[in-house]
Amino acid sequence: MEDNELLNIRREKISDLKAAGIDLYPNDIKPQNTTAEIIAEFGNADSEALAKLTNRFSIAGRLMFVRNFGKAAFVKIQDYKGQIQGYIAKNVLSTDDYFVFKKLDIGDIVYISGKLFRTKTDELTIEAEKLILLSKSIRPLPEKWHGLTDIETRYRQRYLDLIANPKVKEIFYRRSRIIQLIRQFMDKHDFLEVETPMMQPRAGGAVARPFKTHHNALDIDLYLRIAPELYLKRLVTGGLERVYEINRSFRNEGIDSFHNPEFTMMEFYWGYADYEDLMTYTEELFAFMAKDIFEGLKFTYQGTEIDLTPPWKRLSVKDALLQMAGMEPDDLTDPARAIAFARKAGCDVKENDPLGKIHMAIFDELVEKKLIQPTFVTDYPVAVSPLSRRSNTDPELVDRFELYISGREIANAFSELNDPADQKERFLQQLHEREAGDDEAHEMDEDYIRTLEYAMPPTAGEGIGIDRLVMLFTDSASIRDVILFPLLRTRQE
RNA sequence: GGGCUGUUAGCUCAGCGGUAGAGCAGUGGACUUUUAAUCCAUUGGCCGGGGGUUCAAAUCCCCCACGGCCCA
Repeated sequence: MEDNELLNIRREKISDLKAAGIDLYPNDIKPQNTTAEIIAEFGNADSEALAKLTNRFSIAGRLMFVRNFGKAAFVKIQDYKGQIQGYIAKNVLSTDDYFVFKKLDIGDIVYISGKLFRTKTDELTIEAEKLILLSKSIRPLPEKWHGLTDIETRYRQRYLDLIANPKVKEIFYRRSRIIQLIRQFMDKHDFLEVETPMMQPRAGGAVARPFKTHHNALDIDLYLRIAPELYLKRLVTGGLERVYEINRSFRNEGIDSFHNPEFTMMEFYWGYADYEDLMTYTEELFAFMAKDIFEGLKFTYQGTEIDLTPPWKRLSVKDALLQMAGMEPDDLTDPARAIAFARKAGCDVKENDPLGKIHMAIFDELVEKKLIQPTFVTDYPVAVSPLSRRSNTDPELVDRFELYISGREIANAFSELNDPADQKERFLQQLHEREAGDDEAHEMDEDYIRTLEYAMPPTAGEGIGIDRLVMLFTDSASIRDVILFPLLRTRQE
């Protein structure tokens, strides 16, 4: 047991309470009200109105403040969605309850019930006629004024962060609201929510390094999915023409302000739609969410105003490179010049890389961060899009877009490649690149090709990074601020 | 992986070669309408871990652990 003075003092209080026959952890006490409810109903009621109330109110929550005045005290109790003040007077409480009160510590979970009134300074307050300890804390909470600011402790002990920093709760309430709104929107458009495997024999549907695991009974290696894409398209082939999934994917990559190894994506597939339809649909979806959350289409992210008013700017990859990366037309088409330009820009490209791959390396390096207002980047090279349908006008391009907001990729969408012969060729090309040293290249997936051989309707699909979306809508600088338990290195105790 | 930076009381932070500090919280006392309540008194430390340099290290150097920011 930890030898700490503060802990020992609290252990003594526990002994005193036990000696007096007090149950430290009762579970048969049910509060009849919440602080949010009481504030919503009586937040504006004046003293006379409150005095006329004959009913009693009861709440339970964490004791956050105590201001003691000898024979009376003010306390603050915090529950699920708010705080309310309690007034503790020695001559109102029973002797037993007052004894318990004197043994309370900040951080304890308590129940009080009594009448509502307003103090001299006009604060809505419950005058406690009954006080019950519901759960005794032994460890002291972070300080009331500065709260908890140590970033590491905030993530490792998120519960302390949630107790001490009210804004953190707000972020996660909003995260939940955003996901709720997406579901509403998808349901309204007749999409079916599904769940597909997270453990897959082959990690496909994206270009990334997977986590590997093993199933003992079957004695097979499995991979944590890097995307649900290929399974969702199997469902479209099966006749579930509008499906979506909101769930975790896993990528075995570095960690920074925009990447957590496990992250949440929404992917949806829409039969008989194309990527142009998805651009409009995405604009509508974002407007739907923003209207609920911001009551408008404009919001501020990290000091910059973002305007979601449609239609959003559309820009081809090539135009972006010409306009925003400073490339000349010859730099785009001449492989030697493209490689030289890329290297000068600091990109790590190989001599035999396809031209499209070099274009995207330059795009990532020089253009991406400049796309602040919502922008659909279109006309992606086929070399970096093994699952997208070729453009009817240029077979080297695909019908795909990525959505950029505030310099970050938020969504990726395309008309799906449903020609099994072409899909096989694309996989073979990816294999070729894998052999050339790209260990992120897509693997051959014969079973998926077989799926396409049964004919998949013309379909468009999109993936939206939920964590990044929540970052935008909560003005959060780090992905770790919108994930309750971000991955950290384990600490040996 | 590289550069910079942080780790001191429960929390928030000072101290940067010469006896370990403050505010808050805690403890004891006064106080029945406070809003970071106030007043008096007071407890609390392996200065992240290990190794050096020095008469002397929280402070300087090296290694390690765990974070943060930037870059790849």
